[in-house]
Amino acid sequence: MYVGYLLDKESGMYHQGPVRRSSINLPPQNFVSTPQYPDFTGYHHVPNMDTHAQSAGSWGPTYGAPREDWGAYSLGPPNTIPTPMNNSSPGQVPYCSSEYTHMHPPGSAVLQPPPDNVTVAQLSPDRERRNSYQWMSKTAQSSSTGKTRTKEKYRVVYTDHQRLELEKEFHFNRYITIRRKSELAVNLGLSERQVKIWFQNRRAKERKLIKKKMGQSDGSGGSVHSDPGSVSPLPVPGSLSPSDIHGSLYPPQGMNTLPSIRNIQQVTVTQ
DNA sequence: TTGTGTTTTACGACCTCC
DNA sequence: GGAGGTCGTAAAACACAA
Repeated sequence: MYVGYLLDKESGMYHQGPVRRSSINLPPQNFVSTPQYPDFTGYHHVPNMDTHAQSAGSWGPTYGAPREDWGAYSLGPPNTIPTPMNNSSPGQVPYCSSEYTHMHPPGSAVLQPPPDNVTVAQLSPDRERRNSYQWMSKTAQSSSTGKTRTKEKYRVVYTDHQRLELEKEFHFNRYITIRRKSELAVNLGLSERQVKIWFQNRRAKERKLIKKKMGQSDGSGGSVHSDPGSVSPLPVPGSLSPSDIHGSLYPPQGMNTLPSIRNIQQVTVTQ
């Protein structure tokens, strides 16, 4: 899956360095373990979380294999945190970038957390990845304290749990709805502004990655579009079918398409 | 230990749309 | 005018080689 891809590819991102905080050690405001999204009518939680998406068929092949150390990020049962991945509300548009298919060949696996009794080391013995459990024993430091550039501290470091949940949401929807933003903010102990900015930064990051990838593919002479595993950075205006637009979730024609996204959000909210 | 490069938050400028 | 988009950038946090 994509989160897994991130956790893997961008190992640094989730390397559990000295200051990485475990959600287990989260300050109370950072983690809400109570039933989440109780009023999120568009979201029907499926027990096996992150089958993400109505079916493993759309999730697994699209996003590839699950992260082998997925369990390291779970809070006990891997499905404690419902996500909107299986949200099928009309306003929720699944992200179907093929980039991640490329990263994880289709059919490689269905998203499932590893068995609880399997350690990270066992699952990924060949990686230099640090023991994902080490950071769990670290004393939690205050994060998400709301410090901003204009305040005492320039920025905070989000907890792994926060980032994981955000990544999962991004994985499913690259443009978060107003409602989901609000819910995530509450559930993760972040402000809606933080969630919004996180998504903005995350999209920027992805564009950067895609751009980088395209730059690399240029040298090989291969077209990005010819590679089923790669993603088109920006669809050609007018060449998109509605399904293309919904599938890619890119604002196809620059900001001119934002209204449609907003409309989608409004539809979702008002339902 | 330190220098350096990368990644992650956060913001401002500017844009479009309602 | 407000909300949210991209783009560019600052600076903290982090990884890693020397």
